[in-house]
Amino acid sequence: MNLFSDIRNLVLASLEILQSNGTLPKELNFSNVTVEPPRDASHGDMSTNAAMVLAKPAGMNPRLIADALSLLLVNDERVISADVAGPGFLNLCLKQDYWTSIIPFVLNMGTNYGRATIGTGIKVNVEYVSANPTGPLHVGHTRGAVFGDALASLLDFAGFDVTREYYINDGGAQVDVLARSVYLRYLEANGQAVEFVDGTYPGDYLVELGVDLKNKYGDSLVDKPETEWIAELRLFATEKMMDLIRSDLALLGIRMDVFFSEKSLYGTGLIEAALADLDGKGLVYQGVLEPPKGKKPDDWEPREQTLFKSTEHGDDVDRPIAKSDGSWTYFAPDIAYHFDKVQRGFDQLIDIFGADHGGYVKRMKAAVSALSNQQVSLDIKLTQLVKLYKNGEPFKMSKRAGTFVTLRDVVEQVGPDVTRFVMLTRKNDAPLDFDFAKVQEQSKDNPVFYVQYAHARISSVLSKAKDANMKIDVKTFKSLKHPSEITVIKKLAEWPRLLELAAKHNEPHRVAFYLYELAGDFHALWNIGKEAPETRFLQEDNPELSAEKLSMVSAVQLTIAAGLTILGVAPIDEMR
RNA sequence: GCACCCGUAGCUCAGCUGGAUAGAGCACCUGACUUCGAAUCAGGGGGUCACAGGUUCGAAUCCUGUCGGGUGUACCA
Repeated sequence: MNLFSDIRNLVLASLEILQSNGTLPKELNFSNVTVEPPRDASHGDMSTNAAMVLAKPAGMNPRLIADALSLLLVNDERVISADVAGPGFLNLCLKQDYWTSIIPFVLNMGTNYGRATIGTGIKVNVEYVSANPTGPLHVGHTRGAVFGDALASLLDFAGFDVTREYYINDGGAQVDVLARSVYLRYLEANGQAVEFVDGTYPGDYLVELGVDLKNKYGDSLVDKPETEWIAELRLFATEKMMDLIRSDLALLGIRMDVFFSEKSLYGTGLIEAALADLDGKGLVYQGVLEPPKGKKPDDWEPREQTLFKSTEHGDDVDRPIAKSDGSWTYFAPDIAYHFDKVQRGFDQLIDIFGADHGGYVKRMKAAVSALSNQQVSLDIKLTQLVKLYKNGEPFKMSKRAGTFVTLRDVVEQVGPDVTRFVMLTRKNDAPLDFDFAKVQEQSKDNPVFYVQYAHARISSVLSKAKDANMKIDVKTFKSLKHPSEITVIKKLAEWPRLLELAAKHNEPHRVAFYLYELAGDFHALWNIGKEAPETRFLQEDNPELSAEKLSMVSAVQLTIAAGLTILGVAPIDEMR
């Protein structure tokens, strides 16, 4: 139940009547007609731009259209008035009963209030994290993980058929480096002194892998050449690292549906098949790229290689898919991977990248566009950097200084709920400040707390009501008239509309901001009770009145819970 | 050089497929607890939406250019 789309339907039906009686011409596109909450409450309950967007195509004065529309709308039982304002806005005033009808609906739907159908029948794949399997997740991955997961939940709530997916980069040179690093730890476990050179990973997290290997092989691998152990250690180490990453993700409550291995694309013909598809479309050729303008790399030299004509699908330059020695670039398996997603029948693909990978957006979009004959859309969301602060001081991360902050560090310090909510209080493409002190503060500066507190306060009221044997489930409302009550109810009614917009734009942060606003409206209403005792939720000598108010706050609580669940944050009943 | 992201109040940021007088929090000032949790609320001051053009009934929002900041820039993943 979406009050705004209901009224929009009423507007559209009225417009059709105006067409059939000749007031408006037959051929009109109504898709731009909106019904939205007005910025200023004094403008009424809802406003529509119908007259203005139709004025030009209909060749009519917007006020004439608005007047005619107004006459029809006021006939509807939900509408009190429809006044033309400004350049042609139609401001609607709606009956009190209509607004309050949302309350029993919410109580009936519970935390499913707001579920939408805009995604029904649409298969969407959300790929996120996809960190190299060479170590634990760090704080940078955390934002992508939280964002991707919340987006997936948001789309699920909007009715999409969602698959959460992680692409394991286990096919490249960095996995060899990992294997060598583990070998060094193995030597160490056998009592040798080792040095981490050539970019090998010195992190402690590999120590136990070295011990495991010693337990398994004793010292039998110590003097063996690399060729004898590298393949096995690669496999062993990446599996261990993926276990580590899975457990890191679990700390945030994240579970992937699919882990897709890059390695599985090699030697199986999948890369060749994807490239054959592009080749069949005339998009693969042998060529030499121009040197980049501006500062030229010192070692630049013209090389002939296999190129993908990505410029035909919106890229700036064509991109290499094979190196000059004939081996694949990283881009080739990426193409194959996305080809696989297309073949699995997804209608929409979404990739979450760190902002430092922004340079790959166009080529990936070009590849998907080409591979799917422009049938499958690829939206790439970039998550910006997280700047860490401790007590207001910027906190510099350094692997060498040992001040490298992992996902586990963050979650163990502040908890999964705080981590998730804070990461979602910014648009994904805006940098985020994360202050360890501030995010744990219990005040309204901290949106996590503020929203949780509203939920907890309602739990407190409801348990008091239960002690007093108050009923909370009613269908009709007579007492909810105070402006602060109306504000809360209207905010509740906006939830389904907001959810659809957030899903349409792939922007889960809108849910976080909405919850903050809803919590704020609720806190305001709570405090009004001091000046206006008739708005207090528990009216001890008036059970009927109490039931109406308790129904309202219960609906608020359910809506907050629904929103928090999408964000992956647990609603709590008591602050500690 | 080129591409992408960003530029909104002193600070941190929202701003709906283009809508009416641009919002919130922090900070600053003034008020509200014999209470269903004051961990909260009410009120006040504070903005040339970086700048200049354009599109139109209407632009913070779309287009072009300029300035400023971030990121990425050939066979690395």
